[in-house]
Amino acid sequence: MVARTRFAPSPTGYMHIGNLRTALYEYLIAKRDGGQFVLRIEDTDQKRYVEGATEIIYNTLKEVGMNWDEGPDIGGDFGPYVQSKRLSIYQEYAHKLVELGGAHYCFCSKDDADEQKDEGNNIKFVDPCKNISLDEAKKRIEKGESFVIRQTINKEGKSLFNDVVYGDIEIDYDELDEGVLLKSDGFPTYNFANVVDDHLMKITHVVRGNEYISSTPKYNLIYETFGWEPPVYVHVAQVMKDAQHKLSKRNGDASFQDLVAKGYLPEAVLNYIALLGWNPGTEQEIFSLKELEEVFDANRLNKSPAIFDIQKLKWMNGCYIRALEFDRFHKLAEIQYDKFLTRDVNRVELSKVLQPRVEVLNDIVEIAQFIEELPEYSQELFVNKKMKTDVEIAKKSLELALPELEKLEVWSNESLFECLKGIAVDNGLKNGQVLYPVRIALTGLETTPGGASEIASILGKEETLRRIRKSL
RNA sequence: GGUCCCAUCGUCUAGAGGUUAGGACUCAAGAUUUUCAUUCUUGCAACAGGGGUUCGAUUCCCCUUGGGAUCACCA
Repeated sequence: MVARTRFAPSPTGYMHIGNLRTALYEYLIAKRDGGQFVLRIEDTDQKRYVEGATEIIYNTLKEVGMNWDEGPDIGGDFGPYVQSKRLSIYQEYAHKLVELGGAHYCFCSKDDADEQKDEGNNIKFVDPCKNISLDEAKKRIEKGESFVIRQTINKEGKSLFNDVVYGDIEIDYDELDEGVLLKSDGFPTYNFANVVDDHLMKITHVVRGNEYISSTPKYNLIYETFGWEPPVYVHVAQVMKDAQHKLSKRNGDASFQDLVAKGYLPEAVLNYIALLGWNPGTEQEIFSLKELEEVFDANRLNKSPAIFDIQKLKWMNGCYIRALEFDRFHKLAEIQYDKFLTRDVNRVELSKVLQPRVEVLNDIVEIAQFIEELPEYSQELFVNKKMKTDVEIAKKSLELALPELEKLEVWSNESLFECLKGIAVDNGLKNGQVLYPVRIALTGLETTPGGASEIASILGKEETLRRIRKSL
């Protein structure tokens, strides 16, 4: 049987890094096996629904190239793929489960349950409705009484199941609580919808956060009662912000779209998160999605939580930026230029200089700010021991350079470099004694992306001469 | 609190009884470079603690400690 996996997010507004990683692993398990990757929207909690959230999910998956084979927008043989459109299915199965003895009708209100809990302090909810006979329950329902369908757990002993990453897990049935499967509003809870859908959609591998480990036996019980085959479970460890805290939007942590907005490349983010809790067993770290499809192995998934290290993502993003085709980088850089650059400069030259130096695209604004506006700087900047320059030498070099540059016809990095070097040679100066002062005059900064000739070529002749005159 | 899970450099990790405990990020030093960055070289840095098992434990078992998860008409 070919693997079928599903990514089943709730449309609550944004794409979590952890969610995206789960989706990635699901996608890889399916693709590695030549199977299908299904997208299903879990919108059974109408209170949490956020307008436009589904689009974010679509866009994110598309942006990273994880195309789904079946889903709400493209359909498939097992639709609909939005849970709110499957209500009658859940209801049918829920009642069936009651008939099979796997669940029962419950007439307690939410308050009843809460009250009992408050009194008993951490003690499991004991449902008085369990004792109501099926006939009587049906009568009460017919009379229009509000009800929920609650899972019935009468088993004793331990539940045992296998997980691809955690191995065999044993949980006492006594620990399981009889949760609501079908809410009073007729919507199913995750605990039920998830099982029914995974079965009906022929999902073979369920990948989800390890917070679901403890409720997995409840789902297995439902599978068992229906006589269905449970899926292969792959519970993955959390992605953490630090040792104590999960990465979450609530703590103000970056979501996928936040990272992209900050200038991280989608493919770099995807590559990075693939390696959070997983490794190929080789020393390769840079992977395209295609490459991951070939080497991914869920058995190599790590059990312990992984802390999201923005530092390493930065480095990896830098690798991706450097590897970009120049044209693509230039296009991305242009977006940044438009944020702050009004001056007419040689943007292509600027991009050439920037590409090997930028780790995150948004840094461009800061790194290249001096192009737009020459910052205030002190004379002291012209003094540099290593370059063997001081204010006197700088002044002399700039005075020598000015007329030569005024005469220069071809304004390119190469011609400028030759010209400035020529000045040094002709006047018995070291290269740095000319180049360094020119660079300072042009930028007002101690460190800059690119040297004097490169910056001059970016600024253009007029602005270059203006800045040199100004410094003199 | 009950239950379940986890534990190698600061971080991501390799390791599956015998290794100088390897790699990557970060940091530091050096080389190259018209500053910076890139690139290259080198360095700093880890098996949480205690018991077993074994000729031998980072590796297997137990305990302790630390951390996480779960106990919703949320997913």
